[in-house]
Amino acid sequence: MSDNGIRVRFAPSPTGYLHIGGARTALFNWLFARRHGGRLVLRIEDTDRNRHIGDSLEKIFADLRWLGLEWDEGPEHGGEFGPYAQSERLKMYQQHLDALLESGSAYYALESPEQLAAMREQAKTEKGEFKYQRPDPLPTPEQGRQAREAGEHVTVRFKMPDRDIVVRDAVLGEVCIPRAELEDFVIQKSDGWPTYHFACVVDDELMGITHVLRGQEHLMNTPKHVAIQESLGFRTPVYAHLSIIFNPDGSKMSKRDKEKAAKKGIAPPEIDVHDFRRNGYLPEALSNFISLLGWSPGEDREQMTLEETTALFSLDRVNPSNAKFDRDKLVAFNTDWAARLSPDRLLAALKDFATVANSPLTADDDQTLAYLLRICKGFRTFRDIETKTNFLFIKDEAIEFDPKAVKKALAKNDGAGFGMLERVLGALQSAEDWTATAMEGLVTRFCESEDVKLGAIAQPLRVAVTGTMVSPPIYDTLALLGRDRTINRIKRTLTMRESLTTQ
RNA sequence: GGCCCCAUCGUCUAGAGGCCUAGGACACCGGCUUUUCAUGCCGGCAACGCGGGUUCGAGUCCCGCUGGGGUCACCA
Repeated sequence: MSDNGIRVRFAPSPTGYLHIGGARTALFNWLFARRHGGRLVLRIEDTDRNRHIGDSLEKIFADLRWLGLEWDEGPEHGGEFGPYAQSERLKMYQQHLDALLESGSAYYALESPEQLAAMREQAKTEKGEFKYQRPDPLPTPEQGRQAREAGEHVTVRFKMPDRDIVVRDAVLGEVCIPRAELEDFVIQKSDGWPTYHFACVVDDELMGITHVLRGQEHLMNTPKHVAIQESLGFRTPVYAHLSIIFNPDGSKMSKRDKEKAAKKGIAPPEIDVHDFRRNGYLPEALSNFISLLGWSPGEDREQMTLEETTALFSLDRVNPSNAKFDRDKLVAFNTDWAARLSPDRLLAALKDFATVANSPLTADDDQTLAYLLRICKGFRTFRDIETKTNFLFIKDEAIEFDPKAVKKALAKNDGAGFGMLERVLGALQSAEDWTATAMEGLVTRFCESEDVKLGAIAQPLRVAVTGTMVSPPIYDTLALLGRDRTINRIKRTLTMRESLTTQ
């Protein structure tokens, strides 16, 4: 794989965490670059200072890396096409803007935001559609500069050529946008900063970007970009507009869903990559899953490492229709990955989870974590492990009993379960060893002497020490808890028999 | 609403005119395994939106309709 001149970019705005849709775009760019021996540039689109959120960049970088998507050029990597934040490239934009102004391809526009809003409002009440009409005569450059000096709202608009624009797209084919739909748009805001359209086009050219893979929501921006490229004499990169990812109900996966859920007091849906990370998903599973949204290698292949995906990736297998994000399927992927990954890799991932999720699981206790991983085999996400082993991290007195569990395992049949506990207590107190193996021996012997099945004692024990019917295998559960806490909890359960039975 | 994009099981998709009585995966349903939960294993249900063409032959090509989506900012 040699450098063949292919250059792609991922260009996030520092407005918060990395959105799952953005991650898919980043992934496709990364895959494309890797597949063809090209380079992935990370560029920061920060031309809107109002929307800038403090530590977004650190978060975005971290989550990209968590997914395994390292970039070749950009922040923290450097490169010969920098700087890689648009806020540091103002001079370059100005230079090209001047060229446009000079050649007459752009002009100063004097309408204030209020005036424009009023015009739109009026258009709405009348015919409907508002299209910016090029002033005639055009304000002269001199007028523009003077008005700007006087502190008025002055923008620079690009003169849209008087013809239809054809966009050639690698996944959509040729898309023709009629002239009537196009208008002279702002390329420089009144604060002197470039708009997205202008900065993006200048940067793509200056950074040698050959292929632009981005969301389909950008499709209607593309004629603008193509027009600027033509009038500046830039090459037009190959565009590939990716389909959009929705919630299963067809709504957008927006950060607002999280706020809404929070208000309702229900679990917030995962929207940002960080949400998935914090909820115990593996990056291997997430990247695998989103790679299959809008792309497929064919031949019924699904479970793939990033390396395997890279080898198979191609733009002509990218599929133009929108996709819905099915969390159930993601969970299934995660389950499979969890079962396949090496213990070492799993341990590292679990530690990341423990840290990021603020979990009771102690991120620095490798030995315990590795043990938990072993006894929780079959888990779907790390959250499952957390839930299942939560009994370990709370005080004996804090154990809360699930009424259903109590009824089923303890109270049923005149408190048969309580009886079991009373009888097994002595054996436990006098146990010589307190390992899982020892527990197994002890419980097996107890079953034989009582002539009961394992479940008859395992379930009461489980409920007594965890309060629930869900825990790791009972021997490991007891071993992990230790003698004192186990006995303590059984005694406490026995003491509470009355209140538990009547509740 | 104008313009643009899209259209195979509930969902993600395979299918590039005959290999399709449409395949896989998830979900769902049923069964088995199991000390709980989960995992695992086996089986089942389930789709070419509609109407016209083209063709000996259409899920595959064309047109229309319908439906879904995107976009119409001094946001990106």
